[in-house]
Amino acid sequence: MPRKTPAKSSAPAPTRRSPCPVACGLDLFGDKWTLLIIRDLILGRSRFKDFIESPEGIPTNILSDRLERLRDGGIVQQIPAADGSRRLAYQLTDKGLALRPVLRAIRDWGLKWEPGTRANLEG
Amino acid sequence: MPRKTPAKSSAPAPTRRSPCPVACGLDLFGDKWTLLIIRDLILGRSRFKDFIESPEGIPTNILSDRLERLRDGGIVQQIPAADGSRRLAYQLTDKGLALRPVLRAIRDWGLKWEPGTRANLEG
DNA sequence: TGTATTACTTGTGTTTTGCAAGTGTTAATG
DNA sequence: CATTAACACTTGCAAAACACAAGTAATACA
Repeated sequence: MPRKTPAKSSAPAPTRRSPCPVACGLDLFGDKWTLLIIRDLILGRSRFKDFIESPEGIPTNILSDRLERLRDGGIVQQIPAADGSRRLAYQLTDKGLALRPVLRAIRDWGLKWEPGTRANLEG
Repeated sequence: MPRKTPAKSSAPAPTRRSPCPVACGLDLFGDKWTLLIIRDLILGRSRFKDFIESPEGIPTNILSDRLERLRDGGIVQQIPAADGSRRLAYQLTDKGLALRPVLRAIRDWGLKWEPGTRANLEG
């Protein structure tokens, strides 16, 4: 059942570790998977299946959990799919799109310092 | 006992999830704590105690583990302390210093999108 | 020499993860 | 319109990672 998107009325910062913007960001996307989902969204992927098919092989329960957290954090939203279908699609909000420089910085670092990596992310 | 720094002869990329530079970076620093240690190093902190005293309160065993992983990953190295003492200090390598743009991007994002955060990181 | 500090390690219980399997819902096909 | 396939999840369970407290060994200082 596709969740009804209850939008979690208001649970802003239950336990923020510190007022540091870095710590605060990591509370939202500081793990092995979340930024890969955001990478995929930036690359134009938008559906559950798309994220599953990425080469890193995220488990479905982790993906569900992360999408929920990203939705609660205001980084993604669900919208009607681009094609005529009635299914929903995930999309970055402005807050999520603003993470592009973060992804770009990580990508550039990886390309320079981790031999054997190659980018799919443009720009 | 301060570890002898065995330097782990050669364990380059045991299990890389994909050739994506982002995924590869996250294998090294994709968690709640690692980038905070790097933040502290950029801020000029260099000793075990310094990291412990950061407001987020990293547990000591996690700190030990992360420092070891960062050393194995070539992001930090141990050098004689600046003061006369015989104790060691942690320092970023060139590879570690190259993560500055990543930290800067996360900081800027947090400052803009997470209300109530304030930066210690300059530049 | 004694005490405090530093830099850890170890132990224990809790939480998170990874994997497989199952479930309801929508889309495609005959 | 009935079946089937694909999709978007949820559930269960073992294994790993985490958080917290306590303990230990080596400096540093008095």
